[in-house]
Amino acid sequence: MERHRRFISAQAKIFKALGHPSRLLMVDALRGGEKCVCDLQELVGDDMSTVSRHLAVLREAGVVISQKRGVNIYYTLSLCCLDTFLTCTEQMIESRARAQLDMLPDA
Amino acid sequence: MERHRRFISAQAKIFKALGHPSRLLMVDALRGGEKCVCDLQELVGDDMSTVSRHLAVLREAGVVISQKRGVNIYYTLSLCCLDTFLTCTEQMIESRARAQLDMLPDA
DNA sequence: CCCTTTAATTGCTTATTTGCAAAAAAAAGC
DNA sequence: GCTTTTTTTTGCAAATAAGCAATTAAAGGG
Repeated sequence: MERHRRFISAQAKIFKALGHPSRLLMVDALRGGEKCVCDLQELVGDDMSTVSRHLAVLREAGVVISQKRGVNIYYTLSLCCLDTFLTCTEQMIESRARAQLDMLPDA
Repeated sequence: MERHRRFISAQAKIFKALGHPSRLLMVDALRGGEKCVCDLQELVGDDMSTVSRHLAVLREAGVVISQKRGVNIYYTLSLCCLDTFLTCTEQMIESRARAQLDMLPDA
């Protein structure tokens, strides 16, 4: 029972890490393969310190792993099962948007 | 491009909703079928107003739907693809816990 | 060695979230 | 029409998260 709660907490930590637009954008980009921090920084457009902190959150949740090579640090997705879920939620959001147009956050 | 960002934001909202232990615990319970608010309140043990607010977050993210029947309001999971992902992250967390015992939050 | 580049950390401010308590809604039963 | 039961909403106070700027770290390249 208590064991279950700890599992739930660890899982919640993963969800929480993914629950921020900038972080999810980076994670989504990593589906296409590893990227260095500079790439990710360019992608989200935030201050480098902000990006770095977001990456730390993802790292601590176990969503990504980092690896230093040469001058850069490369990030890779380490959450194998994410791809299916992301594809699925994408489709779901799309179909909901069709059903009721106010589902998508307004532009 | 901008369309993509909006998708990401909508997805992030789902993740964010799932990114809290109490909310995830309730969602996990709903995998076994619908539950009334009172059941969920007993499950998480928080104040009823707190539970209600958590449920509102899940509702607004489109994770659950509610339905009034008789005296109670019943909540149902409306995020079809969640089950596979939860099972997968469970297994992942378990294997990580075996690999390095400090992965799980300490008891 | 110093200098440059890349990334992480720290300090600090602002914004958001959480959670309880109290009040308001909504519906059912008497 | 009250009263009771179930759930939501509102009003705060405390805890967390976000984001920029400045500093520190690490690792190559002259």
